[in-house]
Amino acid sequence: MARTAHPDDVFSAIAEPRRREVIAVLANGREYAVNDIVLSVKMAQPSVSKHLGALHRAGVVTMVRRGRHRMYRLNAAGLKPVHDWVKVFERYWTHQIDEIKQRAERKALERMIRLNDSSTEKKEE
Amino acid sequence: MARTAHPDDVFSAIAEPRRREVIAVLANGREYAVNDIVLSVKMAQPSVSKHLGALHRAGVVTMVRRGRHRMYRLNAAGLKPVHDWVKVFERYWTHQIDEIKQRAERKALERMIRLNDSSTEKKEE
DNA sequence: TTGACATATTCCTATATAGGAATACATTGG
DNA sequence: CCAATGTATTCCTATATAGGAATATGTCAA
Repeated sequence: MARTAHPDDVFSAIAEPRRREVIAVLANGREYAVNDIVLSVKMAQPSVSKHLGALHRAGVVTMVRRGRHRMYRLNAAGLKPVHDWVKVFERYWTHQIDEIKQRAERKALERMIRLNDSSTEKKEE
Repeated sequence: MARTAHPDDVFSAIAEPRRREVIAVLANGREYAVNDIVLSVKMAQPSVSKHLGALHRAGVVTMVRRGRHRMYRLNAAGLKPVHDWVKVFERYWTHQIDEIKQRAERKALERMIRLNDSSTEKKEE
């Protein structure tokens, strides 16, 4: 029973490769009617509409009706949570600190922590 | 029929909030036995094992058997594709360029493009 | 109005997967 | 070998959702 209940979450929204394709079309920041997008990606119109709907619920795109068209535009700010989250790990590949050295440091730290931490206190319970 | 078939994709892997919790525990780069993680997050052991399995298949963690333990460690490089993908949109919120101005520029460009592009050629078909 | 066009929605079927419970498997100490 | 410990796997049920097809809805033009 997937109680996960994370629809409308931006992380879930971008998990779909098709959805990222749609986002790629919108990436230049301009607005597009649904059919414009349909022509750019290899998907049926209902699929595109559904994906746009999901992206909209996740706050990744904005929509405005214009005549018989619905113009969609990327709302990049909706992707910021993802950026903020993943940015934390950036240092692991940007500093090209010697991996061996890094690991040695971590192990030393680990050992210290185990001295205070092992079996006597088991986290907070 | 969700032919999506994107299991083992890092974007899908991190879509699960629980999985991000597990990653948060590993975020310091140190290695952890499964039970260490179980104690840190509020989840049953089988769930943690399953999530670790998914993260492992997605290349987000590495695992090494040590005695009867399995030590898991974050493989931050596995998250790089996400970082690279989302980084493209960074400029939309970092430059605090006047939104109105930005939009005007885009519209002008849009208009120009429509002159060459509308109805005459319909993308590549 | 009516018809053409643009887009959304609904119905269907199939897949993926979360979590709980029970259990299997693996490793080590004795 | 055996018991204990650490972890993975399997079975189950329920949810979320993708895509296709058909259709509904909305909006403009004449």
